[in-house]
Amino acid sequence: MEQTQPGDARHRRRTGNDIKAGIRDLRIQLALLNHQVGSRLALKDVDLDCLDVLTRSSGPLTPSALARRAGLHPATLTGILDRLERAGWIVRDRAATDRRSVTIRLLPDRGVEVFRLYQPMLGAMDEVLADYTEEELELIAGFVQRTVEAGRTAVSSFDQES
Amino acid sequence: MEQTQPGDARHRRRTGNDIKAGIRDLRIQLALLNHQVGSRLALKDVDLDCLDVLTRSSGPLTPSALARRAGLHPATLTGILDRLERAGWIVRDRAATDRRSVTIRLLPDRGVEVFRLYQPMLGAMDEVLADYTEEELELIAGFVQRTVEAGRTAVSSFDQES
DNA sequence: TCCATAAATTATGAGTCCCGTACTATATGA
DNA sequence: TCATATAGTACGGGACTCATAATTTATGGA
Repeated sequence: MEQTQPGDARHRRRTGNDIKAGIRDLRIQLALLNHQVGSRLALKDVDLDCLDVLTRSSGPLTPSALARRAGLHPATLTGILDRLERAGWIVRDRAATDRRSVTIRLLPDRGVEVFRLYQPMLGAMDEVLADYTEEELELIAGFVQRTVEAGRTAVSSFDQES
Repeated sequence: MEQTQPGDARHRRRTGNDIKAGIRDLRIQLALLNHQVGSRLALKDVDLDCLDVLTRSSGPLTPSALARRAGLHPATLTGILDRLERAGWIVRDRAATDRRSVTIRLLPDRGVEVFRLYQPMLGAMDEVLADYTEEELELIAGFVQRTVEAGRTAVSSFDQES
């Protein structure tokens, strides 16, 4: 790695590039981690992705909404939901108002199982976080949140273009 | 969101949870982004993953090493490498010393094309990063790096267990 | 009310992909 | 030299994703 000094504009740019490269590495590691967790649960990567989107989303979702948020074809979700329903991860509720519509409901039973598998990562993260002050944690939280937003707008720039 | 005050231990824990949740969201957004970029390049998600691992890794890799780093079966990589080679992303070099071994070499030609597709994300990130001081950037870079390491150890804890 | 149109989801079929196994070629060590 | 181990790949089975079409239900106008 080339030498740069603090206060130099190049040093600033280099640090920014380190952050970007780190985020790429992070994505790869998280994908690997999910792959491992998924294989213990007999879940495909996409299946776990869908579960992740479901848990991270505020309200319940319909298949179409989930397909959009997971970047999948609506018809593909039928197969995924079939698998997840058969394995007891979700149920499909027919909406009372619009009986064409289906809302996907997460079953809570398996939550502990998943949590246990993610524990090595969560524990390691707790150790990392313990080394920062509360102000520093808030700085990091803000950065992560804004990076997520950056990703969201970057993705939506693709959506509207096509 | 529940109210907590700075200085409270609960507030600290809450901020930590925000960070973890944010990282989950970030992974999802980056997966979506890669999916979009990949579809413009006629690349499967796994294919782009492999290219990503290849560019992010320091030296050239063999198929077995890449399979391990990407969480795939060695035989699966044969098909992936066939596709990537046919489309002009990589070439397979026979090693002179051990003629069983193959090293994968990235062809540089397509780099610009990829960079252009990631530009919306990279540009948005530059805007985010511009709002931080150099010290703050280094703090963030350190956090990202340590989180990557946390992920790496979490993944390897699975590897040795089986 | 009745009908045409739209919307949400799913059935179907075609094409592709991933993985386990077995095979070839090469290297290593006794 | 020969047995064993290793790296990569061919092959076949099973599963998956996607595009299209079908089904069911909602909606709005005549």
